[in-house]
Amino acid sequence: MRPGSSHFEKQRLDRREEFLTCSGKIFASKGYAATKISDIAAAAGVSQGLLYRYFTSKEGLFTELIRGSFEKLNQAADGLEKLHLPPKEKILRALGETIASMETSELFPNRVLLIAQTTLSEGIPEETKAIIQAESRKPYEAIARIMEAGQKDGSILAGDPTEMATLFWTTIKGLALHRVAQGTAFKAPDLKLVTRMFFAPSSDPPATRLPQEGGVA
Amino acid sequence: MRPGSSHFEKQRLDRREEFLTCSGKIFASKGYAATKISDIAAAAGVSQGLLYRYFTSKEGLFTELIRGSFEKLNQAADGLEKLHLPPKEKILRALGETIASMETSELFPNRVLLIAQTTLSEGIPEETKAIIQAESRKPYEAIARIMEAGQKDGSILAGDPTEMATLFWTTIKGLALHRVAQGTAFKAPDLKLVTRMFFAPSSDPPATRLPQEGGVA
DNA sequence: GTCTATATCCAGATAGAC
DNA sequence: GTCTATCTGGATATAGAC
Repeated sequence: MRPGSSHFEKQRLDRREEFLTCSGKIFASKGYAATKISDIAAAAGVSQGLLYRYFTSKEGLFTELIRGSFEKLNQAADGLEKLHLPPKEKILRALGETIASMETSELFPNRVLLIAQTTLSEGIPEETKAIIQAESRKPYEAIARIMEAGQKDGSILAGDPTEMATLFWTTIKGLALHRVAQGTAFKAPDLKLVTRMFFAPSSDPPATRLPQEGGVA
Repeated sequence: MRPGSSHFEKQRLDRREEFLTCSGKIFASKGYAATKISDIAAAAGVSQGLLYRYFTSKEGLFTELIRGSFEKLNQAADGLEKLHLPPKEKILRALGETIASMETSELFPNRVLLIAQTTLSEGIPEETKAIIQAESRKPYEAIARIMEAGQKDGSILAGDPTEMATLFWTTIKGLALHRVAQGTAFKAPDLKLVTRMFFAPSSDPPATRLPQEGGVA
């Protein structure tokens, strides 16, 4: 039986994924350096030695986690752009789902924070920095294009699209920070309060809340 | 000569302050755990052993830094509240100064980020957590009171004042995150884009940019 | 008052038992 | 396939020299 495609190989990959998810929560709140391999092992309910059977090192584990997080975030941004909706609705949906998902799950805020923390931290592996360098602009650019399209059809307020994309993401990052800090005590702000920054006040946003995994991600 | 009030004592305190400022930059970008005493020493241009003549431990140094940062932030929030200005002008000035200060200096974003990072991180000393527990709500409450006052006189848009204060701070935190990540490449967003979230669109905010140290802080 | 050298401890990583 | 025991490096903290 070839190892690359066997039934057992899939089990092994699932296990890896499980460890990665586990570690994501911890890395997001503690940061790379403060997170011990033993913390991850304890959260996953296994011995710390076992993790080295699945990952080459702490650095390798982290790099893989970051790579996967960016992939999912970029996919989400791509998917959003390709939706057959007017630009304003895209922004509205992205913000609405993101905010809604923050109350129910930590998954998305963890991912955003992980990326945010990693983007600024200098105490992280070199390989991770390279990934950031390559990937971190894409979500900004996707949102900027949507903003620009919305300005053309008049549904989104005037302003430099790049700056508005920055505001979009800094708002989400700020909220993610708040979410993780507050834990379950977090109460999401009203969507209307947030969207005022981008939309003309005349058009009242309808209650667009789709039940889905993790916001734009 | 009494040691508590001598001329030399002041010199020593200045030196401490210098070390604290130095360490603040590093702690803010790397986080507590990833920051080595030797990093701080190198940045200050002294040997690492010397720091232990000024602070009992890494933990003690950090705790003092956090305490001071909260003190300054709370003072700034208090000062803002006490200004003889209409509520809207207070918010406008706080945001304006903050955004302006971000372009010129890292001092304020570092302080905000330091607090933000510390608020969520679980990999920090116990004593620091206690300070956070006691102090972290004050800036939110101060802004919430200003928001409420502004709603009464009609200059600030309707919405739960607590949520609006949260948005105020999450916006600042998000921008601080962005600022530190971008470094000198950071370009502050136009003030008007941000204030749309809080103010009625009719009243055009005047260009209020006061030259001062560090934003609301 | 500051630096250099050293002790101690802890976390990452490995090896070997079951 | 997983766990326990161990090696090793590096960071905190101390002690002693100048």
